Amino acid sequence: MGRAPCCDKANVKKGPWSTEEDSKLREYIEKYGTGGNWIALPQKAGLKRCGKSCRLRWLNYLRPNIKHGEFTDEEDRIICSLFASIGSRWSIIAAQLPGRTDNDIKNYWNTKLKKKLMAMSMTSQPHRKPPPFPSSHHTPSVSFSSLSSLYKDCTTYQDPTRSYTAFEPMSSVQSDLLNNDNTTLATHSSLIHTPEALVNYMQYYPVKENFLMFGSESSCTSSDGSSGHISFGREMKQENMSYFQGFCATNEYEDNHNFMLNPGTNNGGKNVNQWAEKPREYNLENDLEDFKRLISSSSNNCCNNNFIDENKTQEKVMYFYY
DNA sequence: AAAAGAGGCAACCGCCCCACC
DNA sequence: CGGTGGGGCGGTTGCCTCTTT
Repeated sequence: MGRAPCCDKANVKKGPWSTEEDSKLREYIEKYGTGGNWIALPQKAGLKRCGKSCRLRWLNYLRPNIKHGEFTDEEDRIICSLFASIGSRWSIIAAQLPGRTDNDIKNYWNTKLKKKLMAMSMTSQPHRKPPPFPSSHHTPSVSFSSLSSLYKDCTTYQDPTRSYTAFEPMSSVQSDLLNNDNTTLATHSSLIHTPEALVNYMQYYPVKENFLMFGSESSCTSSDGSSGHISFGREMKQENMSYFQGFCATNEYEDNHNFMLNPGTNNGGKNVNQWAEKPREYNLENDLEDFKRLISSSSNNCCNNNFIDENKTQEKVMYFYY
C-alpha cells in the first residue's frame, strides 16, 4: 500500500499562482510565520493549495531578498566549480549564492550554463577528445590552488607530517573506474589542475561514490619539490567514531597507504586530528551507506567551520583538509 | 502573418530523511 | 524500536514566450 497523499489532491488547485494567492500567502506568513507546518498552512491562510506547493512558492518566489535575473560571472564560476565538486546538489550550491534559489540555479544550469560551458569547451578544443586516462604509473603532480581558492571557509586539519584537501563526493568515484588496488582514480586525477579541467574530466569520467582527496605528506615530497599525492577514500563509522579511510598514491611510491583520520579533539579552540595508519580491514565497496550518513552527520562532531550554511541546510557538507 | 520549433522557467512529483510518537 | 508524517530535495513536466522559417 502506498503512502497517504499529503493533501486532498482533488480539492487542491494546481498550476500557476495568481497575484491574489501570492498576496494571501505572503500576508499570512508575514503575520504568523509558517508555524513549522506547511501542510496546515494553506487552510489557515485560506488557500486551496497543497502545503508543499505553498512552501515552494514562498521559498522560490515570495520570500524576501530573492534575487531574480541574470547571473553574474562570479556566480557562474561558483556554480561551475561547485557542480564539478559536488554534482547536482542544488540546495548546497544555492547556499553559497545569497538570494538565489536551488530551483533557479538548477534551471539556469540546465538551460544555459551547461550549454555555455560546452560551447566554451568546444571552442577552445574543437577536436577535443576525452581527457587522457593515464596508466597507474603516471606520476601525480597536482595543482589545486585554483579550486581551493574558490572556497573561503575551509576546515583545517593537519598534523606535523601530513596535510590533506578532500573533496567530499563529489559526485565521486565510479567503482568501475578503479583498479583492484584502488589506485586508478588517484593517478588519473593527477591531470586535474583547474576547475575547467575538472568539468571537462567529469563529463567523461563522472564519479558517483566515495570522495577525492588531494594532499601532501612531508615524507613523500618528491625530488622536484612537488609533494602532492592523490588519494581516494571515504569516511566511515566504527564504534561511534568516524574515520576517513583511504588509499594514496604518492610521488615517491605508488603502493597504497591505508590511513585514517580520527575525529578532531579541541585543542585551544582548534581541532586537532590524528592521522594513523590503519590495517586494511575494510572493503571499499561496502559501507558506502555509512559513508553517506557520516557525510551528513559529522558536521557537528568533526568540523567547526563547515562549508555549508547551516541555516539553509543541515546536511551535505564538503570538507577540505589541509 | 502564421506555424513550428526551441528555450526558459515555474511548478509538480515522488522519493528520502528525520523528528516525533 | 518501528511506524508515521512533514519537510526538503532533485528530477521532470508542461506552459508560456521568443525565434526562426
